[in-house]
Order: sequence, then C-alpha cells, then structure tokens
Amino acid sequence: MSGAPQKGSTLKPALPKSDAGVHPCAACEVREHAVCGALTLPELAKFGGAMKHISLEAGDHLVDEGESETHVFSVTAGCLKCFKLLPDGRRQVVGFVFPGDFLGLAKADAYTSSVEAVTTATLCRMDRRELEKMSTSIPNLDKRLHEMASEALAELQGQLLLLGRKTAHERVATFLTMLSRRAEERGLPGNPVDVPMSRDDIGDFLGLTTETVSRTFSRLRKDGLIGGDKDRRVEILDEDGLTDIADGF
Amino acid sequence: MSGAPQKGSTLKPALPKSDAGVHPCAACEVREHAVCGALTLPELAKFGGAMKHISLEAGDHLVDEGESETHVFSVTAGCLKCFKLLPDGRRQVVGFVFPGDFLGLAKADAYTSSVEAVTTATLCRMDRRELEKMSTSIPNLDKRLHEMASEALAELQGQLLLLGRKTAHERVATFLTMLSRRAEERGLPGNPVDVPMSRDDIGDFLGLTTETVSRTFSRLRKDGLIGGDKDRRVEILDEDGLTDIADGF
DNA sequence: CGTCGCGTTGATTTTGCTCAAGATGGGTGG
DNA sequence: CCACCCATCTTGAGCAAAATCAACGCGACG
Repeated sequence: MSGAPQKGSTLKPALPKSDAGVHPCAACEVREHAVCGALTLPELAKFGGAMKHISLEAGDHLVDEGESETHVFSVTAGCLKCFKLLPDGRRQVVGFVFPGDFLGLAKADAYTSSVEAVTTATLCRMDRRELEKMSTSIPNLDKRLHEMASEALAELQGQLLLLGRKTAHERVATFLTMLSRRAEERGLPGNPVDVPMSRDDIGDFLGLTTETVSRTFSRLRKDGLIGGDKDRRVEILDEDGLTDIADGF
Repeated sequence: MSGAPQKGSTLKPALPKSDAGVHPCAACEVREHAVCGALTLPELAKFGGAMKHISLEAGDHLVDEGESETHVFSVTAGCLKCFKLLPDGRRQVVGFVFPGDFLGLAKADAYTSSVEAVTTATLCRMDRRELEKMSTSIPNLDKRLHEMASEALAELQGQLLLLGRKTAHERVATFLTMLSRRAEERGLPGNPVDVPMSRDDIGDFLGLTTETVSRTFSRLRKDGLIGGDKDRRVEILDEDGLTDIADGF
C-alpha cells in the first residue's frame, strides 16, 4: 500500500455550520453520497473516529486480489479501478470507484479484486473488524451498507449484459452515459463528462482492446453524437441518440 | 406468475427428529443451505410462517424485469434462470439459481432481471415487506442475507472476468467447474455433473451462441477432458485439466 | 410415422483483435 | 523557451475467433 496514511479527518477546513464542532466528518463534502450520509451526528462522530485518511497518486496500488481483507475504504476524492487478472495478464476492470463509493461491500476473507488509483485520490480507511462491530451497533450503517450492496448487484448485472451481449459501439455509448449519470449523482455536471481513465482502462472495463475503444470514440465523434477535442473530457452532443445506442435500440 | 401457490410447507413429510413439531420448515432438506439455515428454531417458525410454497414447470415464468418487486423467493428444488433482455431480443442470463439460493438479495423497487424456471421447481415465497420487517427483528436473518449478497457480488465479479476476457473454451470449462462446485456445496455429487439447462441458456449465460457452446463441448469431449453421452449429464474426466483451462492457464 | 425441439456439424461472414506505423501532447532537461 | 521524449491515442491492414446461415441427426411425443 502506497500513499502516506495521515492522521486528521477533513479534506478542507470545516465550515462554520450547525454541524460543526461535533466531528470534522460533519463537514465532509461527499458525506451525503457516502456510507456516512446515513448516520446521525453522534453516530458519525463514532464512525469517523475510527477512520484514517489516506491518499494515493495515480497508479498507486491500494490492495491486491486474494490478500487478506483487513480494511474497508470510502472514497473521498479521485477515481480508482478494481480489477481481476488472468495468469497471462489479461485484465478485467470490474468497476471504477468515485467519491462516495465504498470498497468492501462484499465481506469476504480476501479481496475479490485488486484496486489501483486512476487519478490522485483520497480515501478514508477503517479496519474491517471495526466496521463489523459498528455495523451491529449502528443499524443505520448496516442498512446503508446493504443498500449500497444492492445497488452494486444491480449495476453488475447490467455490466454482464454489456459484456455478454452488447456490441463495441453499444458498450462505449453505455459507458459514457453511465459516467455522465454517476457524475450527476454526485452533484457534478453530467455534460461535458469527465473521463479520468485511459483508453486501456476503458477497454479492460468494456471487454475491448484499446484500439477498438479508440476507433469507437472516433466513430461516435464523426457521427456527431459526442464532441470535445480533449481525450479526457467528452461533450455529449446527442444525449438521446447516445442513450438509444447504449440501450440497444 | 404461473404455478399454483400451495398452502403447506414441506416437500417431504417431516421426519421424526428433535426438530420436528416446531415448524415443518425444520425438516426442510435444503434448510442448511438456504437463508433459513441461519435461524434458530423459534425464528424459523416465525420466518416459515410467512412463507408460501409455490411450484413451477419448466418454462414457467416467475417475475419480469422492471415489475414492482413485491416478493422474494427461496428456491427449494429445481433450477431457474435470471436474465435481462435487449429490445431486439438479445438475452443475457445473469445467473442460474439452485436449491438454497435466494431471489431478492438486491432490494430494489423493481426486479432487476426476469426469472424463469429451467426445470420443474419449487420455491418459498414471501412478501418483500414481510422480509424487511423480519430482517430488522431477526439479526441472524439480516446477517445471512448480507453474507449471501456478498457471495453474489464476488460471483458476479468472476462472471465479468469470464465475459470480458475469457475465450469460448475457457468459458465453457469455467461453467462446468462452477456447476460441479455448486452441486457439491449443496451436498450433491460434483461429478458426473448435472447440466439441467439447454445449450441456448448456457450460451446466453456465457455470452456465446448455441453453436459455439455445442462445438466447445464437442472439443472438450474429443480432447478427453469430459465424457458422458447424455447432453444433460457431463462426466469430468480430467478435473485438473478442466480447471486449468477455466483459470486461463 | 411424422413433427418438433434440441443438439451437432459444416461453410461463410463479420466483428473486433493483432500487428504495425504514425500523430499528439504533456513533461523534462538543456 | 524550445526541443526532445515518452506515454497515450489514433489509424490502417490483415487476421482469427466466434457469429451467422444452413443442413442434418436424433429422440420425445402426439
């Protein structure tokens, strides 16, 4: 694990709110979108007290598939990728995680995928046993975790449909609409959409090669569905058209 | 929903056990593998009391993707498939469910996939609200559901790797080893392995066509990895070889 | 005995992969 | 400040794995 674990709990100085003074977590800007959003202020203080902040640089490695699952994480900034590998190096990105997302929903003995930072990122880290204790004493927390796991299950089923049955064109369209939707869920603009990951990572997420991803972007651009001259920032020009392609119409 | 809902709770007459007399569910032969396995006898009586038995014939349709999620189910016998459809009819089977498996782990407003019986099947059905009430009052139940959801998440991630990065050959090998493993988990022989679903269903699960599945079975048979002359019963002749192919070696 | 659903096999096509060669652009050092 | 460098991205040409299209075998069932 790289990235220096730091003591301290806020990314930005706590703003003077009615919340302030209880626990610095109260001022966390992603709180509402994270597990933490389900907690009352006293619960939050207890929960936040068991968290440590860590930060990673792009490419830094957080956990390895198969290693003992000692910690869980809540992402506060940046983007990370979760992936599985085959012996010959073939890679499948099983998910990208963004601020508010939780790592460790599937309680298992070992991590079910490796996790690596796509961009500079910050996370809160908690001991897995600690989480389990808290989860039994804080019903709200348990409920929220269950809820997040449910969303993850639904999301994964959609990804199965994508990988099993959609064309390259449909996959990329789905990917862009998904990124846009998720940005909006976090209160960010969904258009133009920020694409922090490389073509390689996108390919490994969509079950395609870099080249096919690149060609598909080019085609979507030529067809006037997307615009933007920068690789990592895509303007959606025809949202309905893109959604139709994504949904297989 | 087809299949006549029946009152009554056991598939077989309760055997005279120390368990007997509390609730017929105590004698259910899949109890240990199902959600129910986590419950004490009084809890089981309460839980089982809210269940209704239903049975389906092969091809019968249990729920539709998108329709309001009013019920949850626990499979007691047979095999069912969960699938998603694209507008043009392309289909992705997101999972096969066997006795002991639970339908409704992902609490959502609407079913995230359609479910249809692959073989004659029996299930226990419970109102979703009922389950939620019970789940708050029976911590064991809640814990078990969470646990099952975790397993499902891990399973789905493996399926993403399969669909995104494995060859047809590897997919079919993975499928057979998975069926075998799951049969053993239920206390059944893992070899020869029972393959209750059609080549079509297998194809829609593995992201392949019927023809490719069929050819791949033929090749595995020719290569001496599997045997058995019947379509729906496969003998694994070289378990290590099959596992190696499945794992990408 | 004929039909129908399912599985197998063969011939051909196609989508996306592989291999290869440039373009682009951000970062670094002179 | 500019030139170079290296990552990343793009584009092209040929190829291969699996899809499609088509025919046929076989057992179940009426």
